[in-house]
This record gives sequence, C-alpha cells and structure tokens, in this order.
Amino acid sequence: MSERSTKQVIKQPLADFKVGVDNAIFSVDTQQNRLLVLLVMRQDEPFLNQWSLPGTLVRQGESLEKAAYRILAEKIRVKNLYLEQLYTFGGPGRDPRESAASYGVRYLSVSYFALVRFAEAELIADGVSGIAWYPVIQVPQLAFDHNEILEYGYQRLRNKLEYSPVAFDVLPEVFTLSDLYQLYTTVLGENFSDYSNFRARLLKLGFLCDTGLKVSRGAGRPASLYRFDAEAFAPLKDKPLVFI
Amino acid sequence: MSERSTKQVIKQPLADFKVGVDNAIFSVDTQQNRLLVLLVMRQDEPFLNQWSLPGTLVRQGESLEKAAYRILAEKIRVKNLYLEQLYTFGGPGRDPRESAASYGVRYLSVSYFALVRFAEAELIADGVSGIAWYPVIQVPQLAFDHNEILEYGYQRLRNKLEYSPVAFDVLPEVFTLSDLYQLYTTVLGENFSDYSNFRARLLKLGFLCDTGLKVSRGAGRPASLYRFDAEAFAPLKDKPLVFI
DNA sequence: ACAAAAGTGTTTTTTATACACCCATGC
DNA sequence: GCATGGGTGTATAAAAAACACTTTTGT
Repeated sequence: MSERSTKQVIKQPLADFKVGVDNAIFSVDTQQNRLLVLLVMRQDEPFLNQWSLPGTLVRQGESLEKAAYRILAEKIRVKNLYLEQLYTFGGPGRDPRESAASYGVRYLSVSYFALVRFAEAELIADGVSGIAWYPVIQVPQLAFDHNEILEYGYQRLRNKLEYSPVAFDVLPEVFTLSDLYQLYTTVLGENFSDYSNFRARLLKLGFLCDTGLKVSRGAGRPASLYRFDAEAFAPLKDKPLVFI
Repeated sequence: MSERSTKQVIKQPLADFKVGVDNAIFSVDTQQNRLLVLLVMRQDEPFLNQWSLPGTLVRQGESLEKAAYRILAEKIRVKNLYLEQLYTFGGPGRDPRESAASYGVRYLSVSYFALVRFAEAELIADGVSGIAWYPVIQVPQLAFDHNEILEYGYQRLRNKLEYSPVAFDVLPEVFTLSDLYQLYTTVLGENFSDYSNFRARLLKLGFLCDTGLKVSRGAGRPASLYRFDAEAFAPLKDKPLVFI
C-alpha cells in the first residue's frame, strides 16, 4: 500500500471509506431439510424496511473479524460456529449514501461467511427489528448487493463441505452418520452421493470414532454415535481431502 | 451494512479508513525454472527503502479492481494476465501511519492476485524507484504484512493451477505440452505428476487442439504446437476439473 | 550412432459408482 | 411379521500413478 507521489494525490484525491462487515450466516435445519440464511429487516435508510444480511460498520480499534463476530453475536446466541472472510465488495456506487451530501465517502463491504449450529441458535429479537431464518432458495430481494454476497457465500458453503470439515463445527458433539449425511444432502442436494458410499468414504478417512453409544430415533435400527476426532484429523489438514 | 442506532455510534465511534490495494503479481520464468513475484522498493515512509508488493491507495470514484489494474499498469507493461481478488487485511495496527497524528484513520488492504506472462512483461522503471522480479522462494522481509499476503497469494496460485485454466492466460497463443508442463513444474514442484500422465489427462479434457504446426528447439524431436480452445472449455467451466 | 526431447502404450493400484442385501428395532 | 432406518459387502467402471518403450530430431 504505497501512496502516490504528492502531485498525483493533488490531481486525483484519495477516497475516504467507511468499512462495513456483512455476514452470510447459514444454518442447516436437518429436521425440515432446509438450508437457512439469517436475514434482518433494515431499520434505517437506505433500504429502510428491506431485508438484508446482518451487517455493521467497523468501529475504531476493531478488527474486521471482530466486527464480524460482534454483529453475529448481536443477532444470535450460538456457541458453535465456523466463520471466515468471504469477499470484499467495494465498487463506487454500491451504497446510495455515497451520492448524498457526504463528501465522496465510499462504503465498502467486507463480507464474512458463517455456519452455525441451528438447534442451539437463538435469535435475538430486540423488539423492533425483524430477524428471521430464510430458506436460501427463497430469499427475497435484499438491500444493497446482498443477494450477490449471499450467492457467493452459498457457493463457498458448498465448496467447504466438499473439502473441509466445517460440518463438524456445527454438528453436536456426538452424531450419527445419518445426521452427517443429511446435513450434506440438505446443502448439496440429493444426488451428491449415495449414503453407503458416503459412509464408507468418511469412515476410511479415520477421524470419526465410534463412541459405542447407540441412539434410536423412532422405528428402525439404532444408529451408532460418532465423534469427530480433531487429533486424528490434524495430519490430514492441508491435504486435498474429499468428503463428497 | 447497517449502521448502529445513534446512541451506540456515540458510545463507540466508527473508524475512518483509507483503502489500499496490494498486488501479488506472479510470473513464471520457464527458461530458468523460477517462479517470480514483483516487488517494488518503497519511496516513502513508512518502511522507506524496504521491498514491498506494489500497491496504491484507492482514489475517488475508482473501484477496487480498477485500482488493482492501475497499479499493475504503472509497474509493468503486459497484455496477457489473470487477476482476481485475494483477501482483505484490515486489523488495526497493520499500518504504522495509524498511530500517528492522524485521527484514528485505519489503513485497510484489499489484496489482489495476478499472474502475468513473463516473456512479454516489461518492467517500468521510473528512474528512481527500484522494481524487480524476485524468486518467491527467496523474497526478503517485506513492508507491512506483505509477506503474509504473498504467502496467501502463492497458495492461491497453486490451487488455481490445479483446477482452473489460468496457465493459458499466461502462455503464448500456441505452446507445446512441454511448455505447459514446465510451467506447472515450476510452480508446483517436480513431483506433482509425471509428464506422460499429465499429458494424457490434459489431452483427454479436449480443449487443447493441435495446430498441426511443429517447433524444434535444439536437439530432440520437434514438438506439436497446441492452442487453448476457449469454446471447447466453456462447458467445462464450473465443473470440478483436475489438471494436476 | 547416439543423446535428447517428444510422444505412445501398458500394467497396477486406487477411487468412484451403483447396487444388492443383511441387521435391529418399533409397531 | 413387516416396515423402517442403519449398516455391510460386492461387482463394475473409471481414474491415478508408475514406468517401459518408440519416434524424430540435432550433432
């Protein structure tokens, strides 16, 4: 980040930015087989009363990631989650406030991708603002370029599932292989793989350990409960894994 | 990007940002089997006279990507290149200028990754500033957090080669399969694949067409010249390709 | 003739894919 | 006993990996 020499700065002034963080927060409702994204109703102009991704402007002394965690914590209570940076959208004109009286201030959005455990996620309704889980396949028109961000995040989620163990950040401590399979199915669609092959592949990787416990859910044979073994996984990190 | 309600803004003021763009610009010198990255010597404080990635602060009315292309064009003349956004680094304290008299202005860096054709790339030396291709394996300590950005870009490059056709953006119009193989070898190391298997895999994908022309380079059998067929590739886009 | 580079083919091993089938439980 | 979900195995096809060998050039 080198500044231009002085005469050039005079010729073409630098932009001043406000930096926002917008989160595409996903969760998987395995009960109803739905992939959800968290939307909030905007309380302020611009885009008053339109749905949007939860976001915030970055404060003094606050890192981007901290801002991402803050806005998440303001909207939902959740203990288990995965979060990473997604993409930065910063074209001029992406925020209507830029054209207003403000002296050429630009609004830039660093987007974050998050996956949270649905069962434990408690939405924080502050009485005024709307907040809701929306099935990603039926989100309405969103404020700003948030539909684009969402699309980008959705794609990232699908990729992540294929080659990284994000699913285990969001499953309970112990889970059945059907739980895992269903999570994958909900996100990737029915035809991503057949259950028996999925099962064989995952078990061969060697980081799922059978707790010996069984759980029976209605009819059918009781399922074994597995645990994700982080230690056994560690050496596989950075390796080109395939979960699909 | 929703702003906080008024009382909160007062409690905790928003940060003001200058946004910079820093480029990790790579090229492959297949003659000497070296992967190179473009470094420039800083002319200003902070980090005066230290090597850094070429960067610039974003100007009014300029998009992030445009700024990335601008700084690239200021440093090298090149017709063929690939460019994409890498990551955004924005922790407080990453730029020493923040702590200075400036009223809590933050410096945020949106980094871009670029791959350019080495043979045609002409460095623009403005007489004062140092500018040079450095082998990535022996870059010195860089200004700011640029070593981190570089590492990130290097990883992205390796990934890109494996599942996307970036190589063809940077090879000449016609090239031999050895040219292609050597490019891959230089970036990924000798052991990524054996030439014969690499060759077979690539040809089976069906988007390399033999021009019928041959080229003889010193001793040995003349090699066929191939062309990348963008039309034949189009349907494969978004598919999980493997070039490795 | 022979080294060097390009190109072809073969063998073996590993993965992917599609199923068929057995097992344990609730009703 | 039979429907339901859990779990195992097998047979086939495809891909990855290793490597032997042929072809065509320059010297």
